Amino acid sequence: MGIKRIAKLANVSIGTVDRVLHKRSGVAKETEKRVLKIIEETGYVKNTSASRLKLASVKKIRMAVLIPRENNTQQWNYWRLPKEGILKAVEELSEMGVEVDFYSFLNSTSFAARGHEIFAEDYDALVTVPFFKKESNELQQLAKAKDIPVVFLDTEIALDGPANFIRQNSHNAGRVAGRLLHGLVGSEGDYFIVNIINDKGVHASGQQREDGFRAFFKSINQKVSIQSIQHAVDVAPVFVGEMIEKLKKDAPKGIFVTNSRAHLIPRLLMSHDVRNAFVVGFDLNERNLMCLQRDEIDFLINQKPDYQGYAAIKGLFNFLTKEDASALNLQIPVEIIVKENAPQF
Amino acid sequence: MGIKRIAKLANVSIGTVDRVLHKRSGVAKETEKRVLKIIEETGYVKNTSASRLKLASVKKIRMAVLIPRENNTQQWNYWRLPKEGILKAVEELSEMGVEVDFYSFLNSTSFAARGHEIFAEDYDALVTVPFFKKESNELQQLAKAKDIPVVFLDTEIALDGPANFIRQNSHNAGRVAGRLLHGLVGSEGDYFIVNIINDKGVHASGQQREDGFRAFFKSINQKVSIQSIQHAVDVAPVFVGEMIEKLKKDAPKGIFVTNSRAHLIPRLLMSHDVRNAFVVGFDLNERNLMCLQRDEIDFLINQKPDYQGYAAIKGLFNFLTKEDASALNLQIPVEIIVKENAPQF
DNA sequence: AATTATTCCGTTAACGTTAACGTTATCTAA
DNA sequence: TTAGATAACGTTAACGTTAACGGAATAATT
Repeated sequence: MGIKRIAKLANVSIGTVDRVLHKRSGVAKETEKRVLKIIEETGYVKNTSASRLKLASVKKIRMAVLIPRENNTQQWNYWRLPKEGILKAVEELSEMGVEVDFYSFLNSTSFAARGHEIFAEDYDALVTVPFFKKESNELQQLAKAKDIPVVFLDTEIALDGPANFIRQNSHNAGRVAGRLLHGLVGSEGDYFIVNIINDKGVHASGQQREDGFRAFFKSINQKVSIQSIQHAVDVAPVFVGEMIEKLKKDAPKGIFVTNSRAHLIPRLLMSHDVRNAFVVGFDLNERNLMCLQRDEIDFLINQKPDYQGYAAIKGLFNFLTKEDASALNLQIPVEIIVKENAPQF
Repeated sequence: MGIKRIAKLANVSIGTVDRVLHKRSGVAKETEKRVLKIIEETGYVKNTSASRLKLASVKKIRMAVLIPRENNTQQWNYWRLPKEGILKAVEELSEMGVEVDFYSFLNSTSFAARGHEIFAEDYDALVTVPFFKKESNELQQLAKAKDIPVVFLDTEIALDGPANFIRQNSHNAGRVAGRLLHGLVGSEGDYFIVNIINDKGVHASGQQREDGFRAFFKSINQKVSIQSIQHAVDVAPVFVGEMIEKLKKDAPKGIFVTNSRAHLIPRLLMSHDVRNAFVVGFDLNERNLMCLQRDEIDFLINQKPDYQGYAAIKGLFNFLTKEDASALNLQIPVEIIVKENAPQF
């Protein structure tokens, strides 16, 4: 038994124990000490199910989720994945009285606007994405002032103060990519980094992945040729100038695409009649997986976006109900996918 | 609201609804139909927390776990990992009144003996390992007769009837290993499969991993030289005869260790002054991870034994409380580990 | 001195589910 | 006919936690 046993041992009623546990007023200092001592000694832990059973109907836990709008123009919606993870977590926690509302943004302006709307309502927690540094810092400040926990997903970016992040270490992911490509290409080949620039907000992860990639080669003391290509989104990357020359050489080539569009590369390689090239990219979208099946992409790196969403909700729930903040900051492992361990769809 | 609303809509008391939900006697066929119809229409789902809140003190859920004894002689205990996962799940479910007892075995005889002891008690579920085909089949039969769900972890083996497995597909893991080694070695090298034979019970997974490895090279239409080495446990493997010759050749070499002892290989290679050899093995034990850090092992494949244990307990709980069997059969993904994404310890 | 606040604490009704226990009404056997 | 059996259903206390409510004792104010 829980609170009842504590009450008996402390010679008080369960009401008083409850007051102590919730730090509410109306308890004499002496009594509080006595109760706290017994709570300590017995190692009492609150039964969250019982607590939520009562509160599920009276005091719901409301969370807001602010993520980019799903664009229907493209067949692959990255942001549907964290959403699915979130919905799975909410389903599991629905009998505990947990609800979420989804908000979406298109740019930094609407991000800030939705953020303020969210804080106008009284949510208990917020899950979002640190796409825009300035606006994310503002949001974090607002949340801190209102004592509302925020979890930032997906994007690797440094904010001013302390904050909760559930995401992959992009630098590390880049190093893994370096390891994988180097294994295939060796020290005698040419390396290319294809960095597709996003118009809406800097995708800082791209730069970090590139840094990590280069750091890997430093770590093994290999001086290889690594060339970066910046390219605008929504246009297939092109190889220009001396790159074409290098691509036409016999030496093996390694191409590291720092975002989810590695699937654009194989066609390009074929049009330049490049063979002996290896490709590593990010994210398990259909096109990438197709290329993997056709041996046109060699490795994909997954950042488990669905799990990120799932973990954020679960972590926030544990924080709000058990003041256990241990799951609010997670490093998502760098998952390596090849044809043989790829999920079938 | 749940049962109460159903009762009101069906013009019966909550007691009757409860009887219908639990298929207990004492309900007229007419009434039962009416209640079932409303349950269907409203999409009622039972509040498991509330249910377990009541039952946690009256009707505990008791699970038995039967896994190999941890051998203290070796510094690395594989079986501690599923155990840790199990304990984590039990902690999460303790407020739901879930308890587990651990049993351990040394050989097929003690496996069968412990199994019978377990079925003499009245456990609600069993988690074990299908090490021994005959005895595992007997256990499964016993469980079926008593209507007690069993989950088999870890080992890839086929049982006679249908059964629940949470484990990695070893054949697939072998194919992944083939892909990884081939990427490093290429078609011009020699491949070796080191298969360490366990005295206590056939470790069927080893053979399947080997088959998968060979199947990979078939799938890419590459005829490469692959040589198998069988070796007894607790003795460092030795290379004999023509292998030594091949090892001394300049061609790159790929070594696939089908179990967790890949860490034995590097020393051996050094003693034969073999360079240009790549090693892939299984499991994240300290020695393997050390070799990974030293670039003596190139890839490790993880089968997440801790997660297997965790998932088994959670899956059984969901089956027993929500008759949701969806998590009793899981394919553990083939996790690829390199130096850069290895867990630090 | 009488009234009003304030402090401190106990009591209690819920939350949704379960199962034992009661209570009818109908039916069977003496 | 009546006692006893049975079928069908309602009532209720409990699980652990929460928070509103109320009450007694003391302190502060008129």
